Amino acid sequence: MKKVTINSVASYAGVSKKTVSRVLNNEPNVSDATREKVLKVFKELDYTPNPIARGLAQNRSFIIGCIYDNPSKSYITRVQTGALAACKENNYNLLIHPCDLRGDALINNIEQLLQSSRLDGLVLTPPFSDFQVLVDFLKSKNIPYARVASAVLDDDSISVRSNDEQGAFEITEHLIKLGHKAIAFIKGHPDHSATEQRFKGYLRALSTHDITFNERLVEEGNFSYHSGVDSARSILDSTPRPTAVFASNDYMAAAVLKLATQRQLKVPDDISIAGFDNAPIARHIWPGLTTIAQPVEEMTKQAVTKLIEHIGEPQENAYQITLEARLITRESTAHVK
Amino acid sequence: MKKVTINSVASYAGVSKKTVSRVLNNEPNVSDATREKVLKVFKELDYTPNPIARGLAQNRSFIIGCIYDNPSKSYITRVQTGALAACKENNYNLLIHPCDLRGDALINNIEQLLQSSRLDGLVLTPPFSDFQVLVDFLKSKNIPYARVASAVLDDDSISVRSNDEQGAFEITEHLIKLGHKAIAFIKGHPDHSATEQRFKGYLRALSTHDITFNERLVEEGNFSYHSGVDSARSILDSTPRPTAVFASNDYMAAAVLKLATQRQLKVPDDISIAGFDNAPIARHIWPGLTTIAQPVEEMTKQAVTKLIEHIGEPQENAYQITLEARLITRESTAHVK
DNA sequence: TTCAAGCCTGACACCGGTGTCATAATGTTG
DNA sequence: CAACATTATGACACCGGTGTCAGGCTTGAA
Repeated sequence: MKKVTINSVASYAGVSKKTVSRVLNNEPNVSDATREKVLKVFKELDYTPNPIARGLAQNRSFIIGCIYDNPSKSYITRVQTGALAACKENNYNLLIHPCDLRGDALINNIEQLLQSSRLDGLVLTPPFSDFQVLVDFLKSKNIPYARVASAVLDDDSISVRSNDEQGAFEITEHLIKLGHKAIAFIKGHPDHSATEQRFKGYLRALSTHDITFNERLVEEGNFSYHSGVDSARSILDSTPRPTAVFASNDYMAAAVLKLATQRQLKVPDDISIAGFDNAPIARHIWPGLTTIAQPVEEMTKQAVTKLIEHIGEPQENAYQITLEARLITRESTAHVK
Repeated sequence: MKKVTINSVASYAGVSKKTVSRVLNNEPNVSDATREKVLKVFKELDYTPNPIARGLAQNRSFIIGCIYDNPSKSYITRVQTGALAACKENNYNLLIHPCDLRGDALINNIEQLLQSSRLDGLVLTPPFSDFQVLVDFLKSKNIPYARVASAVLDDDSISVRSNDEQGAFEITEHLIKLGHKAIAFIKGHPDHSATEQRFKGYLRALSTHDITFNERLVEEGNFSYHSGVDSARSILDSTPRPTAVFASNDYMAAAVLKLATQRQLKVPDDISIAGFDNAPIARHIWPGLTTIAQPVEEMTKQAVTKLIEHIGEPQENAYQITLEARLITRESTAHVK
């Protein structure tokens, strides 16, 4: 079977390859008759344009890169799902590139990536979404990018987020309304902007309900399950023991739950536990975790869609949007005894 | 800053672009002096070849596609990690392409993917690894591919697996040695070859230890957490209740654990539970799951490495290898009371 | 000294598309 | 109907590399 190129189509249809190219790209200035004719030949010869050749001519690759450095595998999976959906709709492909936020090599690494693959754009996921050094680098190189779940919105780029602060406020308020006053808090990874946002929401809920903030109830975590274990130990050992724990993500909350159960504590009777993210684990364990569901897939999908749009024809205007997070109550939280 | 192309290098070094190309590809028949000179200019000008142009000339994309249709996100993540490692070492990129095993559109979908991206090769992960229709299609199209965790080895292609049958045998034997005789088994997804392999290992362990196989102890699952819940219900409801459950993967095992805990059963005192895969959840829950650890990353890495090697210079010989799986005992299994 | 064989090297076409520009055909206006 | 604007089309260079092949320059053996 002979390869079908634009040349075969052109000669078969009796037009020039440029005209074929015009039809291919829906350019104006092609007569209806010609267009029809060429389209028919497309079908007959079962022609598909070669994206590599196209890429060479236009200096584009039709590939979006997704870079991440995230301890949460399930978060990454959700990000990928959303990005893939957007790519699929636009005939783009997704290249995944995990890398290390720390280390001087980062910028070199990214530069290398860009050169070796000629990516058309980059999706930045946490913690890169708010990593200014990288953002500045991309700006200077004029590489289109979009940010997912970034904290700041005062920027001239594409950014889709959900309201972490508000979510944290709501879940803390939920605990307060159940009568809890001593609510421990486990922070996330300091490099992630969500960490601060969620903490802010926690603080706002406390102050809204006139509960004095107690610094000793706050633990430093880093979003990993492992860090949750350490924080949990410290919380469960303290006296008086808090009646509730709000961990900045579900993995750390799961760690608290595991340790509590190990110590024969009844959840939620002896202690209420709340998480954040609605990761799969939140419903895979018993009791299920009360948590905040974020539309991660949707955020990423919108970000990538806008990014591709922007690559096609650069927009002047920024696109900044915040999606809703929502409280999901499960069995891990109950009225204080 | 001007773009550095092969032409700039050539004129700067005072040689033809073909010679530059020779140096680039480590071709013979370049004098040492010339080679040195060109290499020096590479550094000076900070030149990196354009993979798209290269791809066009050689009809290659330097991209490997990874296709999957797998309910287990963590499995996919591990596959990706392994594939990425191999790609990185060989300056390839990884394109991820989830798709639906069922549905007539599959072959079309893959064909579309191949045409639209000119992938150099495909990694098939379960359940595609043993999906003969697809394999035949790739063969007929002469697309290089490698299979991960395929059950069959009597093939002339690249295939890296671990021994599911043996792993299942070992974990079942572990339960038997703890005194269990009534060991329920939850099967995986019928499309996955691992499902049959694990079942076989279970059967072999029973017969090795002279335990009569009881069909009523076998439940049909599909590797998803949800299916595990259904199977768990049926197992926990049966009388006499089995003293142990071996689920074909950790998600289903976690479901059994959740349901058992919900029903006030003590694990492992009242019932032992074993899983398979050593997914993160196995150590995130309490009690931790006894399970079989498979070197998923390593399998995929080897498969992709061989695949890329094969793309570079097609090998006559097949590459078929089986890696070791290993038993990990945690708290979810104990001696029968 | 002569000639064949082997090593370097570059000219040039080519991969399969797109951009630019010239030109022919058609339409519009006064 | 002349003069001009607009639409439709193709010739050709170009994107940045690689493959083919011919020719110059060394070697070494006859």
